[in-house]
Amino acid sequence: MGHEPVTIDELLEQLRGRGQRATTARRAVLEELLAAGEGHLAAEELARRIQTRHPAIHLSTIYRTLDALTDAGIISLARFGDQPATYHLTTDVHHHAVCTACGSTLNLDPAVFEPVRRRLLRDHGFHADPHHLTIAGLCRRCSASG
Amino acid sequence: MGHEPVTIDELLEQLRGRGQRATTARRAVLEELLAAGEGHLAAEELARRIQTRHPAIHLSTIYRTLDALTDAGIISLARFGDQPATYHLTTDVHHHAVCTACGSTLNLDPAVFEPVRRRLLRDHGFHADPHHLTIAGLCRRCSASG
DNA sequence: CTTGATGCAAATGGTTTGCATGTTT
DNA sequence: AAACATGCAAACCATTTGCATCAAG
Repeated sequence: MGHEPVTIDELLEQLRGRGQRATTARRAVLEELLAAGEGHLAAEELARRIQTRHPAIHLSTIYRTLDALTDAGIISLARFGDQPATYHLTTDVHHHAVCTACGSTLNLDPAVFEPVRRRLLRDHGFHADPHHLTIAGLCRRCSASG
Repeated sequence: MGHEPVTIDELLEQLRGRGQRATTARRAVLEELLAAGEGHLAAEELARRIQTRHPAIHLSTIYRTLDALTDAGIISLARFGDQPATYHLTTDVHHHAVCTACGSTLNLDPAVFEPVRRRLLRDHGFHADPHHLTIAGLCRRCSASG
């Protein structure tokens, strides 16, 4: 479901296909996102992690890298509430349920949304992007304690 | 005339119930959001419209008002892409499909999401908020021209 | 060697906040 | 009168950008 087998080199190759370059910074960003698995990382957190190994890589470079990778469709942006933008590999297809109380997130089986996706297409001609769906609400724990 | 679903005065009464006050600014914000119908308004746009009638109302007051109304559950926040936060009346229940190319939005029948909502509850104990769902994708026009 | 990528610092833009003052209850 | 709300200006913070330098192809 979620993960197809992808290597960093394959992803960097995609970038080269668009006339862009495979640099240390870009490799590092992809490595961290791959290591994060289903997690979502914001630019600052990504920078913090990367800088333990590559102290020279600047935060602004992370931002530019995230832009480039997003434009290439290699990574996807997910926004939770008014927190900073987070990113994950596009190959990691899933949807998000975010608890508005504690901020925890749940990753959902994409199949659940198939009926919705089909209906959007049929009724409105709208092509839903399969990677960007977010539902807000209360997780089990917070709705119990609230 | 049937039963109006909400009046401004009822909404302001809700605020008073929380120990807060019914002021010109708050009334003006609610008036604009009501007038906007299904539209979503950002703080700046809201300020622009309100200031034609109440030039003294400051943008920072709009922000504080939006916070207060959101905390009271009277209005809801919807974020589209990396554009500024937008708000709409909570009573206006609908979901959003947003075109990532042209920014146009589509309001969707909440019934479409019922199966998803039920499944989230049953499988994950997650109580989905019915007002905050956003799907990204390409609208009919942009997917045709793209 | 050519062009894209980076580091740095400075700018941006939406949003928040401290404080003195005005308004609602 | 007591709290809350507001205007204003300044602070904030995530993100972007101009420019000189560096590195990938």
